[in-house]
Amino acid sequence: MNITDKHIKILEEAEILFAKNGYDGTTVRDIAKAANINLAMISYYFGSKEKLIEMLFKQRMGHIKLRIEAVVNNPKISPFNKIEILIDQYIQRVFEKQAFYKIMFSEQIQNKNRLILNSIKSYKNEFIALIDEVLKEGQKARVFKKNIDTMILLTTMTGTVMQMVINKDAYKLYQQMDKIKNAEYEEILKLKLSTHIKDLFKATLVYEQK
Amino acid sequence: MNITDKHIKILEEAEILFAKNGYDGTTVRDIAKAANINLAMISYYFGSKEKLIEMLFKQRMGHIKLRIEAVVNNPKISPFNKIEILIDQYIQRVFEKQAFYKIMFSEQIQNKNRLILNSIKSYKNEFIALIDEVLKEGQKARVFKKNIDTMILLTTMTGTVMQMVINKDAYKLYQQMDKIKNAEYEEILKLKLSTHIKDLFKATLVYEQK
DNA sequence: TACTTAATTAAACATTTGTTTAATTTCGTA
DNA sequence: TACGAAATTAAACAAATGTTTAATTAAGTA
Repeated sequence: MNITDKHIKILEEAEILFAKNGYDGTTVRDIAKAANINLAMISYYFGSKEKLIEMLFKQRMGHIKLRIEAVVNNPKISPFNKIEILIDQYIQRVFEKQAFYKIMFSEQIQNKNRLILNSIKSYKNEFIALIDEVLKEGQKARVFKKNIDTMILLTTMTGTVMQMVINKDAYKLYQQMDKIKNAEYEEILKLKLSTHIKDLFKATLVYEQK
Repeated sequence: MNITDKHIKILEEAEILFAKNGYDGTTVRDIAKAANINLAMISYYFGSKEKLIEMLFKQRMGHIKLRIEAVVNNPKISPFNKIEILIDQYIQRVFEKQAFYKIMFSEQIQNKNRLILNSIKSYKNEFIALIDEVLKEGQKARVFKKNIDTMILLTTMTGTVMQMVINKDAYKLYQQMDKIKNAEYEEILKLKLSTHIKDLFKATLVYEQK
């Protein structure tokens, strides 16, 4: 099947609605209306509502994988820098694709659609393998500690960022930044998260300087 | 309205179903079937499906608040220990009430029901105020650093724990603990999270020993 | 016991849901 | 231009949804 502009438009609108209302909370009619097309076109294009969300995952996951690989396969970057770049990239990506990451999270909680779960699983495994590789480099160079639990570290990163995305309005208030424009605030937030998570990683990974 | 055993039974079953299938993914008929009562009883008891989930929040939130306050208002515990106890308590609670915390998370993502969101918000604010108080004690005693961002620290804790709960099956495989019984595995996992998060907090809170 | 209130039931209700149908329009191309 | 395939439409479909109704049963009380 050829993917046309109309496919993309539908996927985009569906993504926003799924993030906002959940999969079950979004009707095919909602999507059709948002994408400004006839209701029947969604079945015509994607076959079903479920196939639509699966297509959404296939699309978005593909893009994400490419971006990660580009960093890790770059021999010019040092292990330590790779970690930092991967953290920044991750934060950037989640903020850029907030809607999609919300859907991802909901799907993981619901633990239902095998196809989607496998897609998320393979994404995570790839991520872990990548970090493991970088860590090994760093351990060989005696920059990183031995016996590091990669997954718990990643869990901290993804969990913190996701929680912050969900909670960012409350955090804005807490930081008394109510008056700052949202776009600007998000930049500050990303920076804040970046330093914070890097600090956490450093504390876990690097030998203490005594 | 008097809360009877039947109310409790319905709330318990609804909690499990909401966590598994989401609010929209759970039908009133599902709940009635699980609680082994007639469909009409749910409207009769709670008024509506929405009022039911609101009642669920009211119930569960009440319990949680009591438990937190018990720790913080105890003058016998040192600030540092209070932080550690609050971390352990939080982990314990999330694992014990996984279903409810999943619902909480989904509700925050959906960002829809004002009543529920406010309930979560006030819970969080209480948590922050508590930790802030403990931190101040610790800063006065020169055990903790100045200028600590309480909320980002809490975000790390809640995010990490939640992410782990969602991801625990994958982590079990990653740790090659497939053969361990689930109850036992959860104990190990809680301990692991406890040390991990305490380490992170220490790195952020405590002056480095040089 | 007799009577009132509360609890419980099966059936019905009006909407909403995802999907399909059959008719119509649009578009590429021979 | 004329033809056939693809795209688009409004309407219809059956199934599922939250809620209500009206009838029946159980429980409490004077």
